[in-house]
Amino acid sequence: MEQAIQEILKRNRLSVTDSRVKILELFLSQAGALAHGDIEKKTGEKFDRVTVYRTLQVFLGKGIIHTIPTADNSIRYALCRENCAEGHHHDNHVHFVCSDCGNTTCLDDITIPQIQLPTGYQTQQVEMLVSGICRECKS
Amino acid sequence: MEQAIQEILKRNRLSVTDSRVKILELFLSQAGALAHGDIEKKTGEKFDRVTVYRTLQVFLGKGIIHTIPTADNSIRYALCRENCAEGHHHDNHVHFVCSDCGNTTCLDDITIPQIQLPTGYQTQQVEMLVSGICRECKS
DNA sequence: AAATATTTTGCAACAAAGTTGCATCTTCCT
DNA sequence: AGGAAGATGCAACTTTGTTGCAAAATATTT
Ligand SMILES: [Mn+2]
Ligand SMILES: [Mn+2]
Ligand SMILES: [Zn+2]
Ligand SMILES: [Zn+2]
Repeated sequence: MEQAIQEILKRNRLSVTDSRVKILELFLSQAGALAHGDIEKKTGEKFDRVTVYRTLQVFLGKGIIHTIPTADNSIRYALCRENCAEGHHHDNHVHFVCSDCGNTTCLDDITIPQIQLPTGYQTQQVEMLVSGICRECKS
Repeated sequence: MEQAIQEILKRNRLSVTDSRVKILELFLSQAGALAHGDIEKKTGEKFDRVTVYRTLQVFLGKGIIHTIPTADNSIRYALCRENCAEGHHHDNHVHFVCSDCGNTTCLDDITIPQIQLPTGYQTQQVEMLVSGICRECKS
């Protein structure tokens, strides 16, 4: 993993710092999306809150992570797949929020269906957000 | 309009107060969705911030308004159509956010298409959020 | 129409979330 | 190793959201 992390940072011409490595580690070591708060908790007292904010901003800008809209005022972030870059995202997949465990996951294989908007509207991006019970919680 | 407002409040067994009337007025007098902040601005210094929060909570609970998820940490609210009630929402329409004027609109006529989730996932609700250029801004 | 019961409001105090400037420390390059 | 560029932590601040409680407004009863 250390390997992969270095690669991501290098590819994006970002210097390799403790916080960046640690935060990427978090994203890589689990499937789901993370909110700012999650990261703060999981890194313990290791980094300043401000550093986490700035790190996420940088990752966002570089297209290393993408945001997931929510209805509870808490943006979540998830890793982009290989082929996302600075301005060009390719994250047109569905996002799932489990109302039991609270986890948010990228359903990378489920493509968002095309829709027909009223005339005059020009589409830039489409997000699809499904809430329900995830596989793990469905006992 | 005053008429309609009274009707909405009565139907939901809510007492008719200045703030509720004023906030409903805001929603009824324009098409788009409103964030908490918008309402605070548009009502001027008329009501306490806390009252706006509580009013929105009450309207949400009664099914008078619904939330629209966003990727910028600012929930937006829009009026439900006639047939929404306390527990039963029927707001399965697409939401559009204009990246020029910033307005968010309910595309009431565009129904969210069905999708096939991986096995084990159980769907409760689906949201679809389109960003782009709205009719008015498309010069 | 008053009196009373019920709700709603505003205030104050607080907690949580996010932003900015700047000095110091790290990383990277030569 | 030395120096430039960049990242971090701290402090101070703003903005956003929450809670308890007394006062005010609304609804209900007499
Ligand atoms: Mn995703
Ligand atoms: Mn809507
Ligand atoms: Zn779950
Ligand atoms: Zn527009």
